[in-house]
Amino acid sequence: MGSNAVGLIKEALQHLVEEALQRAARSGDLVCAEFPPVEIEVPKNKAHGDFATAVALSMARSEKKAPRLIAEKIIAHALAILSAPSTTTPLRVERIELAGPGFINFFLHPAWLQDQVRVIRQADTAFGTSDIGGGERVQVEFVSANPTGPLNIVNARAAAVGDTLARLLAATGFAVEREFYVNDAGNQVLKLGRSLEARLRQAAGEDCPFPADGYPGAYLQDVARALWAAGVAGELLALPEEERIEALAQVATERIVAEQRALLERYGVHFDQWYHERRLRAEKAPEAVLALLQERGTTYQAEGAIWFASTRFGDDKDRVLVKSDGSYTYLLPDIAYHYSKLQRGFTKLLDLLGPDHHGYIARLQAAVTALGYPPDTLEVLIVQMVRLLRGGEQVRMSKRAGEFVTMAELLDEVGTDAARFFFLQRACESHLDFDLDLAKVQGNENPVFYVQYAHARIASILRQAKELGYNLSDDVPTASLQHPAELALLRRMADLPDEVASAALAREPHRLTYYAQDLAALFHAFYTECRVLGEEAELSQARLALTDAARIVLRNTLTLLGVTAPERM
RNA sequence: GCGCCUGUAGCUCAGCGGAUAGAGCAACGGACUUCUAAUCCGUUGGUCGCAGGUUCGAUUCCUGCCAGGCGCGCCA
Repeated sequence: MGSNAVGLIKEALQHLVEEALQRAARSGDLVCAEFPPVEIEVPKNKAHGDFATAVALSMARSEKKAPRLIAEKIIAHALAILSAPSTTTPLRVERIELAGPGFINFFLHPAWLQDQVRVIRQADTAFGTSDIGGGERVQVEFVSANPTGPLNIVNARAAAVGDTLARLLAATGFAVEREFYVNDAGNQVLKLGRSLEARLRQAAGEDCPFPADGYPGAYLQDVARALWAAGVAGELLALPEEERIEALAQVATERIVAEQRALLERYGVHFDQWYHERRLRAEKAPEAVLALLQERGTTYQAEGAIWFASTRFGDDKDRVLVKSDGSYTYLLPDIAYHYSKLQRGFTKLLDLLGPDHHGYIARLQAAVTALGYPPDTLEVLIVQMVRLLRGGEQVRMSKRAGEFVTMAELLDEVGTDAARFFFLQRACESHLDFDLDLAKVQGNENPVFYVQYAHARIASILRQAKELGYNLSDDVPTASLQHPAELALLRRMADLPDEVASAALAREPHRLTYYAQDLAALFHAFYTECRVLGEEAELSQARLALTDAARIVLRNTLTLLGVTAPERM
């Protein structure tokens, strides 16, 4: 049995049922005009077996028979297959039950679970990984905050979601790169330059008005002070107007981006690529992609502007690419940017965008299609808003006044582990309430502490086992693991490869936090029910090996979440 | 007006078309001479927003409505 036991068993049971269906058809027990897809599921209720299928229910209509009757036939043939001496299957089916309206429930010998201890300890850091991605090159672009100010709370959420999504994809065998797109060209950056100029002059004591459309946040005053301190401010201010604004804008964005990068690193998020719009413009990428779109006959002129006929590719409105005054809309460089991703060889592009960009999805996908790539090449995930709660009250964030809780402030207050875990507790398209008080609680009502505490408890047992002279070999007999708490824990541990794969493919990293809490709860229950050290030798050995395997599964899960797995708490 | 997200226990939320809808918190009641009680066990708690439709079967898919949040540009 390989390291994805659950997947393999599902597959084996599926083959078993399919074979049974074929035999039933041959023997005339069933008509089987068409074979329905056999889906093997894991019942929520333990009494319903280890695995189950509802295939008999879905056949009721075409068979014109009661589902229970159909299930009976399938079970009879499946049992015949299993008892045939020639059968070669990894399955050790203890019994098959007919239940409810026609469910077929499979009960397996616990050996497959007991065996997981060895499998997990052998795979170690690789447990949970798979190669279903086949090395496909995937790019995840996320955060991509404007270089005009500090990162905010939603950026922090996007960073957690994007990074864990990337970790999940890497764990499932995709070749993943993380990319941050820096919008360091265009109007907003010039506004930033003018804002910085005002702050520089103000810092020097000049009575300089602040631009009405500028960026009022205090962070620019910090930048201004730093530039005076570094002795470069005077030089910059002496430049001629256009050059000066341009240079100040560049200095400001570079500083801000550097701070963003440092903060994200502190948060455990490392981007492989920081792609600058400035570079895109310098390489004339917008012009090139415009020419390409024109060449492909997907543009037209109207009202003095150049339009992209995006409605031909599923958008609900055509979009302007070049305004009547000859300047570009933001869409054109954005298309150029996505074209650059495609030219760099990525075959799957994942963009995490804010809710204010949802209107962008259709036009970007239209552009990718117009450029000749499959429509599903670009997938966009919308990361919804975050409300901060303190003392049960919403913390108001006003961007206009330049007062908003920044990502840095959040990390200072609750730390990386709690922040990442909390952000990953909700589906990214759901609005999220972040309870600052709860995130700081050092107790079981705080889920991140609950999970980490399980890991610390495990580490404590393993430490003491070592002190007591327990020697844990690589292959410990585990047939003595029979207690319901042991088997329930093992069952959930065995799920990790499936959980990782399905979370990656569904782009739903939040599933992992639920898995982590489940796992922790099952370990705590095991800890309460079963003593590890000081039992009869073989049992203690088996439980110690189980504890070690639980450590691996918990640690691997926390690693995917980007949350630390503490040895002590 | 149009579009997007959300509506499930007192609160915050899970729930690949399947069986008696789950978890955490909160509330209440229990469990420490034993590996961390930062834990565990139990109890209470539901018209799955409303109404139709598809289906053998719908919290899940479709349509309409209601409610809350967000957005709409030849801005970025």
